[in-house]
Amino acid sequence: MNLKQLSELLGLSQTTVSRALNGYPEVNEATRERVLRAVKETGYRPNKAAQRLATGKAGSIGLVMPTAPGHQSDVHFGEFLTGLGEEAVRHDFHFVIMPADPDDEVAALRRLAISGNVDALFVAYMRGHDPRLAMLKSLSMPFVVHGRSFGTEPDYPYLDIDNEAAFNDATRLLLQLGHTRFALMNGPAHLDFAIRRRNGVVAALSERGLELAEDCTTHSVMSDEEGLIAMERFLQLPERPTAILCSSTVLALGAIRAVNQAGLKLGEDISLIAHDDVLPLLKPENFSVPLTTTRSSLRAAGVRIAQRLIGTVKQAGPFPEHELWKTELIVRASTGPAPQD
Amino acid sequence: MNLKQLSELLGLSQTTVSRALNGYPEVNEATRERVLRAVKETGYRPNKAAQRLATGKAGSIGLVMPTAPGHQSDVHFGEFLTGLGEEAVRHDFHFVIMPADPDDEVAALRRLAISGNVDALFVAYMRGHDPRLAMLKSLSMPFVVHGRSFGTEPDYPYLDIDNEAAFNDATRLLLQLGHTRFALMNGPAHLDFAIRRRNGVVAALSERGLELAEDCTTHSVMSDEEGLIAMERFLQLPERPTAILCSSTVLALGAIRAVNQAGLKLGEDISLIAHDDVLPLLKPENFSVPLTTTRSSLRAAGVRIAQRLIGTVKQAGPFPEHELWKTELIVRASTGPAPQD
DNA sequence: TTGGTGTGTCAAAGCGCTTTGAAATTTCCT
DNA sequence: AGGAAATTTCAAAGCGCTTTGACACACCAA
Repeated sequence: MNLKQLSELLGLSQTTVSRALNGYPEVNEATRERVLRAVKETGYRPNKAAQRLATGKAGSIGLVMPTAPGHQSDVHFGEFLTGLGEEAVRHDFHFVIMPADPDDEVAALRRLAISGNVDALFVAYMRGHDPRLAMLKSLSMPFVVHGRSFGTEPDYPYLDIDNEAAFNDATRLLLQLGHTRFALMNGPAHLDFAIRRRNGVVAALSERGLELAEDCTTHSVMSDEEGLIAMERFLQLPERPTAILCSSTVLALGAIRAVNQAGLKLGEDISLIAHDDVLPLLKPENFSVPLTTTRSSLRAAGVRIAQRLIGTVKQAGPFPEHELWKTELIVRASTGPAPQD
Repeated sequence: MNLKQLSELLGLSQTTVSRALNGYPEVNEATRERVLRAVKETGYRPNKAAQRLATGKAGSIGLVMPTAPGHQSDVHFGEFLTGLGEEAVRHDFHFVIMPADPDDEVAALRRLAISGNVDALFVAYMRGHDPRLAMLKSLSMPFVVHGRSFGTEPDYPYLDIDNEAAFNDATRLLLQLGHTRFALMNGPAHLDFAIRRRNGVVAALSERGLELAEDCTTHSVMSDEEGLIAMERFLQLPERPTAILCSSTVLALGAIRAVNQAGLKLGEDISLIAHDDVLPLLKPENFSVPLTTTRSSLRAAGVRIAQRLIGTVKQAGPFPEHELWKTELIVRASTGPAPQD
């Protein structure tokens, strides 16, 4: 069933039917009713491709999903997507997801944008000096970035959490508890959040004249295996750290396994603070020793970004260009006073 | 940059340029080269919406993502999507994801199909007597179902794992170990896999004249919280079960927490077998007591379904209509002989 | 009666692509 | 050299929708 058939069925022109459907004022209420009834009966739905071609809009948000044969699926991605979806469903928006090799992201994003089947773009996994920004700005298509790009002028719309403050606060807490030997288990070194979190830690430490040692910093994919490996390395250090900052509860999962295997007690021998994205599967309060965390819901960020994206497409703005969310520091049992040795 | 502009630039007609691009034989090699070079220089990309309108195809797979404000994100969904993506990226296919309230899935699927921006559909979270099947069959659009629909004639293309055999085997193993009091921690009762798994357990038990008690069966969303609650209930039973079958490692996560909190030993006081979808975050071998599991990779299923879907769209078939994968039963430390009491 | 003002409806153009059927050009054979 | 066959290119139609500009028609004031 297409517009032409529907209009013939009704004995009206395509124009009138289209206007009736799209809520234009210049159509008789009785006619509109009649059209709407026919739509319900026939189950007619406008062809989105045609609609898009005609209007340039079709109610869709585009995003790139990093993927590759060896590439591990990322719970953070799914959680964020759920947030986007929660908002999108309210506006009858859908997503166009372009899977792409992580090394090919800028090209993939470009293809997605000029493919002409999205109205707006969402971009994540930001890097320092991210090359996608220049491309995005040249595109004249609305976009919102999750995160920021360290080293780039922040003249683009973003939503980010205050990573630096989060890890600064966490470090301060551990300092107050008397810790002096710190380690940071971070995400991939080129990612923006990793850079900022590290800076937060370093700044807090340097206030007390302390430094973050090279061998007390790891950068890796955020999987539990990597957490385990990193922690095992820390524990073998001659002066082993007593305070661990951890960029994700996923890493913490592995890290804690290592702590247990070494026969150490979390919250006593080792204090640990992890960043909590509020993943349903990894509730910090459900760890055998509940985790002290910096918290910010990834899903909530997804909802908000969808709001801004959809709002911009629908011209329902204005929206703030920049949002920087504070994280909460929630103290549980994984942190305690520095052990006396 | 569009076709018209590009062809003017080259001094060729749109037809010739289009043919050159799409690999038609009736265009001079030299001309093709020239076109290709111009494409590279200008960065021209055909507008997908127009392409779809003209051809009816645009290289996309549609799927519905269940979502709602309270609805918990599902790691299984993300893992499967990763599999789909891994294959899709090889063929330059993308996804159109329509978020929808779980109660609205059939309507959402229908909208997605007739919206005219997907070439094929993927359907999951199958239920017994699933109402989507009739609709899909009436649609004349390729689709593949992940799972099956209990109680419906299997005259639709699917890929499924042999849930019944998996749980039958698992139950048999526990029977051999001398267990007589069984419990099943299952997924939502209306879902196909839950029905079949239950059947597998019941069949194995009845061979020994045993029954699966009503109060030893739970159906719930597969979250760790629900696992915890279910296990706590089991443990309070007057004749508490010693053998637990568990539909997911996610449920097992909570279940084991309950076992620990009760001061019981997994693999001694309680034996547990879980189904393992090979989620990167929940490796059975990384549990404090490594888990005996029935295993089948969700991601691999995603890859395979994407192959079939894309292959069908590209007419690169034929593909088997039905695939039923066997699961592996992998024995680790969470199962042991029934305790003598 | 004439002219102006809304209303409600329509035919036709256009979005950017593919594809059909025909025309122009080259190549091959006798 | 001359005509048939093969090769290369083209103009135009069509995919399903929105939107522009025009056209009837009724209504009221002058």
